[in-house]
Amino acid sequence: MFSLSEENYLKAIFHLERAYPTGVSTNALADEMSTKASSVTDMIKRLSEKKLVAYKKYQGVKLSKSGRETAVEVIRKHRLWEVFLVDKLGFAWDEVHEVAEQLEHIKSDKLIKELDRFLDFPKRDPHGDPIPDSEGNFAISNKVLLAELNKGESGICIGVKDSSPEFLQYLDKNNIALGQLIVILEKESFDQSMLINLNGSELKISNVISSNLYIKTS
Amino acid sequence: MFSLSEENYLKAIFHLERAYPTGVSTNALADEMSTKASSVTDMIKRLSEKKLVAYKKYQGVKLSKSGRETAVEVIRKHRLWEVFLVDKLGFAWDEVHEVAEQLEHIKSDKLIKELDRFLDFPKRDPHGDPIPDSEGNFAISNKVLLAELNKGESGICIGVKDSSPEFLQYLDKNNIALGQLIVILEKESFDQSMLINLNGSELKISNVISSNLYIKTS
DNA sequence: ATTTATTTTTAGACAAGACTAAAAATTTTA
DNA sequence: TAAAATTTTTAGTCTTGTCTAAAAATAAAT
Repeated sequence: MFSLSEENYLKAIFHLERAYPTGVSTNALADEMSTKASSVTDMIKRLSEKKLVAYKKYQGVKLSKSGRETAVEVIRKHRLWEVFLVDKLGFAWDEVHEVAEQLEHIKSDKLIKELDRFLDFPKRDPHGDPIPDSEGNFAISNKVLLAELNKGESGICIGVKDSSPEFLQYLDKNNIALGQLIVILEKESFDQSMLINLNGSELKISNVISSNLYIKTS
Repeated sequence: MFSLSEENYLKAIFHLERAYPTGVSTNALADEMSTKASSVTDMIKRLSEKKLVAYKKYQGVKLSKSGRETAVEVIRKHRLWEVFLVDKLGFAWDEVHEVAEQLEHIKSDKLIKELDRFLDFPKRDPHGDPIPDSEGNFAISNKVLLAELNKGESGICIGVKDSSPEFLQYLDKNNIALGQLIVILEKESFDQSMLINLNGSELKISNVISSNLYIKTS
């Protein structure tokens, strides 16, 4: 059984490994955890002694098999709780993160098994991120950023890159929701802004927006 | 906002105040918290500095107004989560305590407000204990121990004093459940054992059992 | 290939919360 | 009421997780 801090570090390393496949740097981790590099070094040493990460001085850190399993389990719990908060308790999708950050550390195999069943084995959380199953397998999908598509292409909105309340509220205001079909009507080559079709209505969006929306192309 | 340890101490003091109305002793608290008297003294000093308890050396400890409010809020959360686990996730009433001990420390006003609504504002937890409302008011009831009743008297089972899995499983095995009418057919003056009527069937129970069952007399 | 800048680690300190051992206060017993 | 037993507090230490300041290693720049 691991501490709350250990679990949070493992989760952060997991998320950063995509951007740093050769090893997550101390500073990147300090930044992600909003702490100091020296604190990170301390914690990495502890995680390394527990065989949760592979660590060589000045070389960054990588998750071990058991470290990755633990991280994925925490992410599974986080996303299941987010579904609970939105589907059952009526939270908006920009209100769930902080609470799920706490709930993800509750320890009970039965709890998470029964919660999963109660929610009818959801595959994605309210932001469109895939929920690992009890074996730790992620649903993979050919998702791309909306910004990578061109005029005439289309796809289903399946997630957000930035999940800040500000961005999520912008999406709500403009009726952009998960599951929605987006068709690119125009793409301005100068600033990459787009004119898109959403359920019949048209919307002009900047590159900042399209760079934070994940799309599943058919 | 208080730490997990602080909340647990406040809760323990609250529960012990009924048995020690003049002040909860350091040893009683150490026993309840499964810790050492010296650790209790340390913590009491911290709680006292934060004005959560009134404390005089060698005189035991009492909750202040804000300390009692915090304790009641934690108890409210604990009992609401127990209802959730039993009613929504299918836990048995002897499986909920450990998980609720963790869930009771999640901090989110909206969460507990929406959970309460989702559960349809329950008044009692699965063990029959009253759930404080959002103002901290307990439903009071004229509950007595079954052992205090005599031949011919009757009442509704509304709670247990001992909530160990062993006792709860004994009750399940003998079909004694919350809400059930219990009529005392015989009471043996020698050992206080009883013959009771439960929904038509008769059952012989010892004083150990009757001393751990709460009854609401009409 | 040195100097400069950046990143990372070490060293030492701190707070929370717990522990052991011993001292002080209180209560009980004779 | 003095001795014995119990309860409670103090003193000092430990672990976890954090910090600052300084040293060491690596990377970048002249």
